[in-house]
Amino acid sequence: MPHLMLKDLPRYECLLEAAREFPDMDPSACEVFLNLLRTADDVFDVIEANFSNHRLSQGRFGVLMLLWRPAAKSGSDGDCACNAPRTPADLADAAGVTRATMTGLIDTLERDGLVKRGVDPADRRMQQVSLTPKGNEVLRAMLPSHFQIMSSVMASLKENERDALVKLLTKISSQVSRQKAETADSRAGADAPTRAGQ
Amino acid sequence: MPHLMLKDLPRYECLLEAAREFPDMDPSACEVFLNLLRTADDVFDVIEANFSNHRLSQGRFGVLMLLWRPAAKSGSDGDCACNAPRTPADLADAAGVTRATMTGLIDTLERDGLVKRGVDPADRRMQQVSLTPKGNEVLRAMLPSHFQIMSSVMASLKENERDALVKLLTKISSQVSRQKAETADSRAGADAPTRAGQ
DNA sequence: CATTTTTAGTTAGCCTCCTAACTATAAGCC
DNA sequence: GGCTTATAGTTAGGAGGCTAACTAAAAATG
Repeated sequence: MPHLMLKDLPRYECLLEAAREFPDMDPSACEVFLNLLRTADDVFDVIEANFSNHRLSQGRFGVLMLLWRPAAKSGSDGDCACNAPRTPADLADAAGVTRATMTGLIDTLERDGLVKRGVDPADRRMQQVSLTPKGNEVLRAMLPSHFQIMSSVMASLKENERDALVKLLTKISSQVSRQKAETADSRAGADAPTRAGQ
Repeated sequence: MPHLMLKDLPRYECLLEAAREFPDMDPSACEVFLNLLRTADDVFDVIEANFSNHRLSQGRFGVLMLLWRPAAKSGSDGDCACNAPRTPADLADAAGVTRATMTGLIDTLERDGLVKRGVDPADRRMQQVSLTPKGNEVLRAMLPSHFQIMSSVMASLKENERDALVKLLTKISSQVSRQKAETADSRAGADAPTRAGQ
């Protein structure tokens, strides 16, 4: 499940050596890349250990969170994204997985009694998924430690360091989106390529 | 396979609202956490798309890289970590997966002709895994684009930004290790707890 | 109103990860 | 030398990803 299947990162000299053989390789880019995946894996492991203590997983937790509304709440949060999705299709979309995957997740969550499926009287193709009291309980039991772990993992960064980190990460993510868009464009235009290259 | 099962990150106001309900929650820590996993997932997706183009996956690529030695090489690299592991156990250890998982990976790589198993005459329990010429070819064919993608993803960061990012990421990883060590310690001492709490 | 298209969800089959139980070989120890 | 223990690898079974093919219901279209 980790992103980086490598226990120890290669030392920088090793990257430099590889760069001699592959002129395209940029050692410092590679270093950032490896460190990014390594740190994300490290953090994820800690979080997942906590999930596991509560018989949850990343996917199961995600579904519960999407279904969860913080306490009984009047309409005062029309602004917040807490308007829980209800149908499997909505959940799959919000979670960024396929519907087939969501079917499987809901199956096991329902089997474990954390979630239930209901029918939509207006459209019989649809289902209304909702948290059971037990699901709510599990979430309330694990969230404090979840938050506590996030805090303590980030405890060594001061406020300005956190801001800087988020900015740098955002830069990378934007670059990735830009790149994806370009690739999609160039593929769309593959049948009628530009003549710029000539 | 992503670490963050959430298409869109919650807005900061939403985190603040959650913080009102959970006093343990630190909104800025949570924000960093979410951005870290999101960016790692973004970058990973791009890399994996390239793997997939070459009929590889993260795990398969990892094994090939561990078996790979850059070109014919005399003994001049005793320093570099390129002294390839050879047995399935070594590979599993270096990759950070279980031996059972490595068995499966080698199975499919062998089936596809990228890798071969050989016997160790000295110890008949052991196997010597090695790259086939085809495996070598696949690697050489995909590495240039792999490096090119890493470069272009990181292209928007200047050298000093890369340094800063690596430093911040390293801080987080160190904090995670420290925390893990503490947890392990406290668990080891669970039968003889300190009386400090009294 | 009947046919076609779209949409919601499930199923089947594959991959990669895991743990736990197993087989075969080697090593240690009376 | 003959037990016990340790080590290398595999197997079996589970989980959660995916795609592609399917069923059922609703909507669109003529």
